[in-house]
Parts: sequence; C-alpha cells; structure tokens
Amino acid sequence: MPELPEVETVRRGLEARIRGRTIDGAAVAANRVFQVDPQWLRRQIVGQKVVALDRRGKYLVIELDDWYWIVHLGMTGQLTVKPKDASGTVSERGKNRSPDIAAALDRHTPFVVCFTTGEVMTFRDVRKFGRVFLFAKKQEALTGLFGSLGLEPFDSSYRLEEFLRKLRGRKTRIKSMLLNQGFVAGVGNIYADEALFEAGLHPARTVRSLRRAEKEALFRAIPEVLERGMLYGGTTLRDYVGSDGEPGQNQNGLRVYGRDERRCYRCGTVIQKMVISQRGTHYCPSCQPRSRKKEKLNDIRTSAA
DNA sequence: AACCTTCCCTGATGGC
DNA sequence: TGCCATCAGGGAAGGT
Repeated sequence: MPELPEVETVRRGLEARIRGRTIDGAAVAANRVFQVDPQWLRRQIVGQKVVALDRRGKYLVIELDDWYWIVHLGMTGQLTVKPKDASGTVSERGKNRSPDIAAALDRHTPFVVCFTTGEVMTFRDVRKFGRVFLFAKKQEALTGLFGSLGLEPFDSSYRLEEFLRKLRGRKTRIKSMLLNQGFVAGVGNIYADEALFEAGLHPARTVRSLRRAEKEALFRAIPEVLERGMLYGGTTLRDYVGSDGEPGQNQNGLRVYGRDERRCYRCGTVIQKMVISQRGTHYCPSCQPRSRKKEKLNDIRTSAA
C-alpha cells in the first residue's frame, strides 16, 4: 500500500520524468476518485507546466503554473510515466493529442496525460480508494486538505517535543495512534508495524503506558523504517509500482509485517498477528513484550547475548 | 474532543 | 469448473 516511502518514491520519479514539462493533452473518465469535476480539471491542466513535485504525508502534489494538482494513491493507485515513443514523435505545439490517449482510459484508469515532449502519464486505481484534487494556487485550499495532518517525518519540524506533545493525554493503543495521520503523517499499516518492532513496543500497548524512553525509541524508529523503505524503492505486496512501473523491493526487508507464523530474524520467536483498529497487526511477542515484567526479562536476555 | 466502527471498492484466494 | 464467502486497508462518515 502506498505509504510515505512509496509516495516519495513516486514523487522522485516524477521529478525526474515530468518536471518542467508542459501538458499537451489530457483524457479523463468519470470515476469516484475525482473530488472535482473531471472535465473541468482537464480544461484547467492542459497547457500548464509542471513547476515542481511535492509531498505531504501520503499526498502527492503536482505543482502547475496556476494549480496544485493533488493525487492520493489510496490502496492501489499507480501513477506511471512512459517515456516518449521510440518513434520519437513529438506533437506540434498547440495540437491536442487527447484523442490518442483517450483509448487508454478504462474503468480503472481515471486519467491519462501527455506532455509536449511526448511522455505519457497514466493514473490507474483498481479499488478506487485514491483521490484527485485540483486547487487554484491563489486560494489557500491546501490548508483545508493538509491542515489536520500531523508531523512530517523528514521535515525540520519533526521534533521530539512536538511528538511527545501530540501523545499527551491520549488513551488509545499505540498502533492506532500511528495509523492516525494527525499524529505522524505518512505512516500506514506496514510501517507502523515495522516502527513498533524497531522500537520494541507491543502494538496493543496504550499510549499512556509508554515511558519516556519508549516514546523516544519510537520517535527515532519511525524515520528509520521509512528511510529504509525509500532506500529499497518502497514495499510492493501486490499493487504498488513506482513512476517507472517497477515494483519496490522493501517487502524483502520487512521485519514483522506479513511475517506471522514465521520466525523473528532477531530472536527466532514466532511472529504473531492480531487485529487492531481493523488492521492486521504483526509483532514479535518476545522483542515487543506487552508487560514490563516480560520487557525486563527481555532486556536481561539482550544484554547477556 | 477522543475514540471506535462501518463503509467504500474489487481482485485474489480458498472451500466445497 | 464454477460459485460464493472472505480478506486486504486509507480515510471519511457516523455513532458513542
């Protein structure tokens, strides 16, 4: 599922492929992913240049001359760019190529865009959990969409004091907290489990049961597992692909997610699976003890090893 | 306000 | 072979 590392991988890929390019034509199909009228969106983006590519949490921001074009990949969204044809045909300026690309639309493909330089960008989303927005730059509409998002893990604003402040007074379980985008933006089910493993915390622990050192460990673990995800080009379990259409490799580096019934790489204990917030939650019962008593025993074992 | 549950959506999978 | 139930989950909406 596209979480921060997957979205960031797509962002970087798009930066290399379409930044500075001008949209020559676009084709759109009615689809619930559109949060604005798709035909209106098409009219606004054609002729616009891609000025920059940004990301906030799991949202991808394609900055055009006059618009913020925002795409959330949801569960199965794929935003890919094909380089210009080997034939090297580049459209003449002003010639709208959308009739050519309209053929690529189908019930899982809400839009296709071509650039004056010949690249073709396609958005496909089988489960339709993705979202597409278009906001005029002049308005401050981004505040509405991003206003409730939490800390950005690789921003200078990601500071321990803020992290602790957001945890203050919370009574929910730490796994649920991590899934809340208002806490740390961009963490989803996979990296939540991975971060909790890295920090040695049982996912069912309540926020208020955590001691300061444990919160600090989590604060450090989050960027660590996200960074590893990006290093391997994201995690592909089924649908995720980068902007080049290629899957990521981080699924091979996961410590607990999807590894239930298998042995922990660190201690050999069998990884368990439970459900928290209606999400599959994977953990090592030995490395991530629920009680302090077990935790102490674990510390002794670790220091003895 | 915080927290939890339900729902959306469809392909893959397993049981019979 | 085919049919049906179940599962996966990000985030909005609705309820407590």
